[in-house]
Amino acid sequence: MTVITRFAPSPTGFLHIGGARTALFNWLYARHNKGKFLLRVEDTDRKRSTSEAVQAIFDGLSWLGLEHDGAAVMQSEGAERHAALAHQLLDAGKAYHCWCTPEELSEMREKAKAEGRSMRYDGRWRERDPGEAPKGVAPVIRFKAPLDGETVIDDLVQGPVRTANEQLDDMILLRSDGTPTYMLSVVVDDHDMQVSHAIRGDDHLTNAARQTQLFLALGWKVPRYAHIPLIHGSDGAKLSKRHGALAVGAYAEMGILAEAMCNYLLRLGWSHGDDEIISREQATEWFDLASVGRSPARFDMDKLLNLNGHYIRHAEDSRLLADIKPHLAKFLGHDADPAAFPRLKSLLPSLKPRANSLVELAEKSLFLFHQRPLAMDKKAAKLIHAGSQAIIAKLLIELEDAEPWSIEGLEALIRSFADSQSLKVGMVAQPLRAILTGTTASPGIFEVLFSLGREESLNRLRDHTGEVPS
RNA sequence: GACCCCUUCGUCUAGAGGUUAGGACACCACUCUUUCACAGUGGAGACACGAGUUCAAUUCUCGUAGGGGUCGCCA
Repeated sequence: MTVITRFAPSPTGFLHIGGARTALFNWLYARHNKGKFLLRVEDTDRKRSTSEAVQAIFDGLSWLGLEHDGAAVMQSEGAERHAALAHQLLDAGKAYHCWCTPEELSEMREKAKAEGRSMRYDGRWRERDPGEAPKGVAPVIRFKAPLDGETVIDDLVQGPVRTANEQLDDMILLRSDGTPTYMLSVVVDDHDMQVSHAIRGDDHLTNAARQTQLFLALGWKVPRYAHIPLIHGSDGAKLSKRHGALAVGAYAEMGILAEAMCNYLLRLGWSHGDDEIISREQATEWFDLASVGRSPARFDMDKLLNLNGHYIRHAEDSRLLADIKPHLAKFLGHDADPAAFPRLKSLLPSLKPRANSLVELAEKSLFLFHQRPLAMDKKAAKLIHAGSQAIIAKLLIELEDAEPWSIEGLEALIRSFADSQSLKVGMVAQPLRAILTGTTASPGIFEVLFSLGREESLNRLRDHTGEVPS
């Protein structure tokens, strides 16, 4: 049997990390089993679905690198078939009309709640004569669910989950306007798309029982279910905008690399011994549902950032150079000067271990792009005084004829200069750093000098020794 | 409220009927060092509680507590 999984988001919002992880798991499971990963947009609720959200889902998936097989299915396009099946069930006596108004139903729920009973539909039209139907009320079609016995789902993550059928009420299949509900549509589409494994959030666990009943009533094979625990916020509560229920695009804006995001999401709920850094290839080879945990996990930005730092350190320079541009522009307020890019290119190896995100990488690269004279932050300014000015002035003269202008050459020159002045290297390097970068923290000073180049370095130094640049 | 699911360091997790309960992030210290990082070494830090089964339970069973989910003409 070929494995067919699907990711079935509803386009009523953006693709957040919970959905992203669900998509990842489905993708991985399909790829691991050399099966297919399908995408279905559950836009049954036309009122709340937006094309922007559909686009955001596509964009999010493509950023994560989770390409689906075949064309994406828009669930609303199957509405006619879904409705036809509802009528088929009606004809077969497995469904019935219900003339309850929304008001009547909410009254029913209120009453049940007040009396401490469960708030299910009480099946009042199940056996009632349609002749008693009120005039002017369009009926819905409800599923005639079994009244006794139990429905068992052998969940691939949760294990066997038994639900007494009396806990499940007669769900609506077709709305009064004749459109199918989600409950009907998923079942029909999962069947039509030959989905073999439905991997989705825990919040669908109770739905699985109802859907199983529907599959059975239709005489179809029930797919295997795998309900993965939800991701919670850092405070243990449901994910909110405050801590992670952001569109995956927001993470891209925060300078998170897609592979770091995937690695992080993968380890949230799934494990392979003590492995932490797991490549896409490795994940595809190792992924299984048996190793998916059953308890909800909290979202931890620190760990994501740490992982991101690892991927940045190991990323190709050329790729980083391209990815960093928008972030640089954001800081600068305009596009970064292309003429200064060679500086960034040469300093990148030293910058990489110092950043956990592209934003941080851009921020730490900023001094390479700043126009002279550079502004200094407070700590840096403190390093500049008469004593250090004198040291820099002397060093400046040596730097003018430094040969070669290479990292090694500069290191040798500065070390012997410090030696000749009976100074510790730090006494020279720190003021130098303050002047060259405007800050007290930067990559090694020899690298900085080298990347800036002789001319720019000397000019920045002259800005501080009072000498007019030539 | 009813039903369902969950519970190992602060967080993500490994683990097995007998282990010094392992790793990662975060935290602290040290090493490296021109600053900041990276890297390395070390440290502190957990089996929710109560019964039961067993020679032995953190691991199996049942309760309790806590957390989460579902109960829409939403998906």
